Amino acid sequence: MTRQGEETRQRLIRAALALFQSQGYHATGIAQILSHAGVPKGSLYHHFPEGKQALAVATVDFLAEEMAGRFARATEGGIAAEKQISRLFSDTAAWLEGHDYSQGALISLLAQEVEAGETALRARVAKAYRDATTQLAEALETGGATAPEELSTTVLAALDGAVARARGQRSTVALHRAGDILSRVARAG
Amino acid sequence: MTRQGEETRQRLIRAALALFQSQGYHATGIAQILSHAGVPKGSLYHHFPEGKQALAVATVDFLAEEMAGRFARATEGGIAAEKQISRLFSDTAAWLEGHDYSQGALISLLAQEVEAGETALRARVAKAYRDATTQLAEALETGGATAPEELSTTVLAALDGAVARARGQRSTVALHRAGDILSRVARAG
DNA sequence: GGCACACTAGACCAAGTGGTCTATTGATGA
DNA sequence: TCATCAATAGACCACTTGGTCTAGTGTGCC
Repeated sequence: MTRQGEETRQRLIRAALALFQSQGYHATGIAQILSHAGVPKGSLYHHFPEGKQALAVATVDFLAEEMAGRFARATEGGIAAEKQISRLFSDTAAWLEGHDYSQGALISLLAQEVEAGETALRARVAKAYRDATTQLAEALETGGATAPEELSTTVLAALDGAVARARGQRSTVALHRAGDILSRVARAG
Repeated sequence: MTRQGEETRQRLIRAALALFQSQGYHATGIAQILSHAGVPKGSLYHHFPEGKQALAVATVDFLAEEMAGRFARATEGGIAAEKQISRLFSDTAAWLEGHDYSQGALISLLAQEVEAGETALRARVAKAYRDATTQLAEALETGGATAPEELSTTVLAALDGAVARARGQRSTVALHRAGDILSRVARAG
C-alpha cells in the first residue's frame, strides 16, 4: 500500500465513523461517505472490496483502539475509580456538546442495527464490547474498585444509554446523573 | 374510522414496532412493514398520510403507553425499589431471550438514528424519555428510594445500554450485572 | 335500500441504493 | 529510466426506496 493509499484508507474510515456515529449504519449511504471523505468510488472498493460492511468493521476497530488509549490513560497516575468514572461521564458530556449532539455511541448503535446475518460486523461489535469492558475494569481495579468487572459493565451500559438519551433530548443531564450515581457506587465499594 | 380500519391501523403499528425494534428505523422499508402486516400500500398512506415518519411516531406512542402500564404495575403492592429494579432488569433479560435477541430498545435506537430535521419524531422520542423517567421515579419513590429521579434516569440509561449490549453479544450477563449493582444502590439509599 | 365515503388495492414513479467494471494515472522498486 | 501494479476516476447497472395516484370495494349511516 502506497503512502497516499494509506491516507485514502484513513480518510474513508474517519468519514464513515463520523457518519455512522451520527446517523447509524443503514442511514448512511456509500455516496455520502465518499463525498464526505472526498474519495471516488473506485478507491473505496479498492481498499474495501467487501464494501460497506468491511468499512464498518474497520470503523469499529479504529474506534476500539481509540477507546483503549483512553482507558489506558485513565489508569496512569493511579486515579481513584470514583474519579475515573465521573470523568468518563463528564468528558463524554463535553464531547457530545462540543459536537452539538451530532455524534453518538457507535457500538451500541451497531449492536442494535446490524442483522444476525452480517457475521463479520457482529463479531467485531461483540469483541469491542468485551475489550472495552476488560480495559475499563483494569483501570477501575487500579483505582481501588471492588468487583471491577461488574462495575465496568454497568458503567459502560449506563454510558451508552445516557449518550443515546442525551442525543434524544439534546441535554446532558442524564449523563451527569448517571455519572454521579455510579461514581458514588465506586466510592462505596 | 370503521372497525376494520382501526384494526388495520393497529396491525401497521404492531408490525412497524417489531421491525423498528429489531433492525432500526432506516433499515426497515415500507414494503417490509406492509408485507409483515399484510396490508396494502394504499391503506398505509390512508391511515398515515405523512408516511413512514408518522408511523414511527405512532409506534413510539404505542410503546410509551405499554411502558407506562408496566411501571404502574410495579408500583402496586408497594414493592421495594430494590426489588423493582432487579425485576426490571431480569424481566427484560427474559424478554430478550424469549425473542431470541431480535427485539431491542426502540427509543434509544431512534434517539440515535433520527436526524435533527425530523422534528415530529424527535419530539416524541424526547417525550417518551421524560415520561418513562418520571413514571419510574414515582414507582421507585413509592418503593422507598431516595433521590428517585436521579436513580430512575440512571436505571433507564443502564437498561438501554445493557439491552444493546445483550443483543450485540447474545448474552444477558450485562443486564444481570447492571441490575445487581443498581438494585444495591436503591437498597443503600 | 341506497348513498357517501372510509378504506383497500396495487400500478407507477423519480430518486437513490450498494456494487461492478473498464480506463487511466502515477508512485515505487529494480 | 522504465515497467508494473497500486490506486484513482467515474460511468454504469440492477434493484430498492419512500411516496403518489387512480380505480375500485364494502361498511355504516340515513
